[in-house]
Amino acid sequence: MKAEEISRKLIDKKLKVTPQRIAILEAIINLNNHPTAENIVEYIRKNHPNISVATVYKVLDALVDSRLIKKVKTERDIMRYDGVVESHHHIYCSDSDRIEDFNDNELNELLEKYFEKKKIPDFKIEDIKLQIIGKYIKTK
Amino acid sequence: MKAEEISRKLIDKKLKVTPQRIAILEAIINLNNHPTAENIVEYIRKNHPNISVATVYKVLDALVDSRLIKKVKTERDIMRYDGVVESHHHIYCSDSDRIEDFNDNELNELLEKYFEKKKIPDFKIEDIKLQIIGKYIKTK
DNA sequence: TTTTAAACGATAATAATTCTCTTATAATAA
DNA sequence: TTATTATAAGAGAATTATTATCGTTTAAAA
Repeated sequence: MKAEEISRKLIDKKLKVTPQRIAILEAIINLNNHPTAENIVEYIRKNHPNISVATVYKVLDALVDSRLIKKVKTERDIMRYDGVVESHHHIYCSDSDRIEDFNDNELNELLEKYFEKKKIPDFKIEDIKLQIIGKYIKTK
Repeated sequence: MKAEEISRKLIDKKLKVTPQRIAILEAIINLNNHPTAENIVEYIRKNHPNISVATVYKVLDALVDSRLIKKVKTERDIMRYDGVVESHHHIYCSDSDRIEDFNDNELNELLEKYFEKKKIPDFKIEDIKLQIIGKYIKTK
């Protein structure tokens, strides 16, 4: 994704455009595998060696608040981030830290219909995410 | 749940039975709302004032390893634990830390059938969990 | 170009969790 | 029942991810 395109995202959210913010958002999008803050720092330092860890955390917070990125739920104590903000599901590998995206409109419609029919009492659903847990199998 | 019943669970998993382990497992089951380590310490200290925080963490780890409890995925940096090990779903309140269990066999069957038909390439599914995110609404 | 509110960077502080090491105890054998 | 031994518990230090502080810099509006 071009820097200009990323600037636009920031401007749309009324965030001040800085080289750090562009680099961080770009990193999350390019590293497209739910990076940690540390992964992001490491990636950015290649072109931007002086960026501070504190800045990365602050920018990540700002991006989450503006809904340009999302936090990913895990059962580890390291936060991970997701550049895909459209509702989608996650495949969790049960013997590594790999998390893959899973998109399936047929499934989304199925779920939507299901919960229209069978409401949860006193609860307004905002989003439904699947965590698909399992293992990648070697083929051949 | 009676202490005896809890002892049996530990023995079945070949874990040494100690008052601390019984108290911790009992706490998780009684506190049935996905407590944090801190919640557990607080609860246990009422009857067991000298228990060490380190012990609680060590026991929690052992219980997770033996699959007597599970970690709950959240997007906060505080770990939460779940005494219900049977596969089930979670309702996350989007404006508090509340996490409720959600059980629905019809839904499970629906999902099972769906993924039987539509396999994920090179992936063996072990479990599917829904995260239902939304808000509780006040009635009346 | 000037102004200024906001962001950055460095480092200290915090908080959850893990580690280390000594003492205590549950389970097993005698 | 008592002795033995491996394992667990307790206390506090250490670690690690994240957050806060504060002086300096900078983006963007005037």
